[in-house]
Formats: sequence, structure tokens, C-alpha cells
Amino acid sequence: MDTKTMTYQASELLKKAGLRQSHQRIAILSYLMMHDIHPSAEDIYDALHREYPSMSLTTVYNTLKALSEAGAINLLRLENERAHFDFPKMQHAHFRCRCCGQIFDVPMVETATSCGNGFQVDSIEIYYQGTCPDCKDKKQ
Amino acid sequence: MDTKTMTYQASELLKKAGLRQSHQRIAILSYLMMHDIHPSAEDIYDALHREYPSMSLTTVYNTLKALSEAGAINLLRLENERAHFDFPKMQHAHFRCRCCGQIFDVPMVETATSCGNGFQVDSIEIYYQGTCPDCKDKKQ
DNA sequence: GTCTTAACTTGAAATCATTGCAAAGTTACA
DNA sequence: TGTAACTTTGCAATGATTTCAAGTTAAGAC
Repeated sequence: MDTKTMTYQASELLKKAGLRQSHQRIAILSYLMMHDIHPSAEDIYDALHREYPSMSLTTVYNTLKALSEAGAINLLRLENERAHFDFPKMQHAHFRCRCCGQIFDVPMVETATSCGNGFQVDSIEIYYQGTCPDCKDKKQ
Repeated sequence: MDTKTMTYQASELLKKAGLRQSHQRIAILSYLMMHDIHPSAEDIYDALHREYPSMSLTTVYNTLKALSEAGAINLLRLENERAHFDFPKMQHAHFRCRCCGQIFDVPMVETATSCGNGFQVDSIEIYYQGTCPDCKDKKQ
């Protein structure tokens, strides 16, 4: 996807979420769309600082909060670490390696989208922990 | 389960986790075993303060950290709130109501205990969000 | 286009859950 | 009972996130 398409998509998503299309928000959302690395607020701030030297960390936090409240992005709280954010391209689960700490996207097993008993489910998140292939190899 | 049995079980669990059996730890673990409310560190501190006036909040944090590192209890990080803790009586998933904020235990759907591709899974956590039956009724 | 206003951004200061630390107390095992 | 290692305690420090007030900008009306 080229930058123009990205910007357009980000723009549309903001509109759909009822948020104004500021340069900062488009930059932040585009960044999330292009990177599968589950960045933290600070990661995003660091990455965008070169291109937008005036962008403040507070704006990054504000934007991420607004986007996740609107359901446009996912907020991941893993262990005691800081919050990580994720643009959901397709449904996937997360795997965290206890050894190297990396977070991987793994395919979401087919789950019932209900948990019965009159609970109305809006979102499902599956969080695996264990050892990733690389660390498993190194141990042997 | 009476208090004596509880204390005994807590004691055994600490032994198995390789931790010393202090009064504080037994009290904290027993509290978690008796309450399905996913308390935060502060909740536990408040609840135990009457019985153990000298117990410090730091001890509660230390104990919860040690127990969750030993795998004896679960650490839940839901949204931006503080951490919550959970004694796993049986395998279950968590449901958070976006409306009232309550966290419910719901049955864990049968999932593959693997996510394929050479990832070795130690633990799975499923986190639903949506509307609980009570809030659903109130809306109508 | 330009006007107007509510929404957004900014940087600094404040908040608050959690951790670090050092001294005092306790557990476990010989 | 003695001893060494582990725990507890209270306070101070940390660090991610939020608050705040002032300046800036997007978006719709004219």
C-alpha cells in the first residue's frame, strides 16, 4: 500500500470514528497501519518525531486513547509493561515469549463468538504466553 | 471450605511455589482463594488491614508478584486500570462489561492448546468485552 | 474564500500505581 | 537454640499516563 492510499484510509477511519482529521492523527494512525510491531505510545512518538518535530507525546497519548475508545485500534496491556497498540488488519491472537519478551501475531483459532449466558460480546482477545520458536531452538 | 482447610491449602501452595510461609502471604493467598472478585493490590490491602493492621501495601505487592511469577495466581491487565489478581480455581475466561466495568468469570470455550508454528504455549488467556446481562436489561 | 467556534495540540506540571531501598523482624533448617 | 537467608515495613523514588491552560487548527456556515 502506498503512502497516498494509507493516508486516505487513515482519513476515512478517522471520519468514521467521528474524529477530526488532523495531520498528527493521520500520521499516528498510518504508522499503526504500516507497522505490525505493537508499538507503545513512546515508540510511536520516537518514530514520528523526525517527520513531525513539534508533535508532543501528549498528542500521541490523546490520539491513541481516542482511537481505541472508538474501537479503531486495540489497546494491549501485557503484564506490567506499558501499553501497546495494534491496528487490527485481520483477526489475530497475540503470543508473548516469556524468554525474549517479543510479541507475535498468531492466527486466531476459531472460537465461538459468544460466551453464552446472555453476555453480549463486542470483542475477543486471546493472549498466549510461552516460548517462541527461536528461543526454543536456542535452549536446545 | 473452612478457614483451617483454606490456611492449609494456601500453605501447601506456597511450599510448592518455593516461597516461605509467612502469615502475610498465607492471609493474602487465602483472601484470593475465597474471593472471586479479581481484587487489585489495594483492594486486598484494604480488606486485610483490619485483621493485620501492620501489613504494608508493599508486602501485598511483593507477595502478588512472587505468586504470579510462580504461576500460582493470574495477573490480569485490563485496559488502563490497575492490575487485578485472580486465583484460578478452574480454567475460565474473563468478561469485562464496558458499561458497568465489572469483570466476570465465564466458562472457557474449548480452544486448541496450541497456536501452531512451533510456538510452545504455557498459558492462554481469553478476554471478552461487551455488555453484561444486567446492563443489557437496563438498556431496554 | 473568510469567519467562527468547538475540537485539537502543546509542554509543563501533577497524579498515582508500582518498585527500590535499608533497617528490623521472621522463617527454616541444622 | 543459632544462624543465615528470606521477608516485611515505611518511605522515597520511578515512570507511564493524565491534567491543565493557552495557543492553534479543522470543518461547516455564510
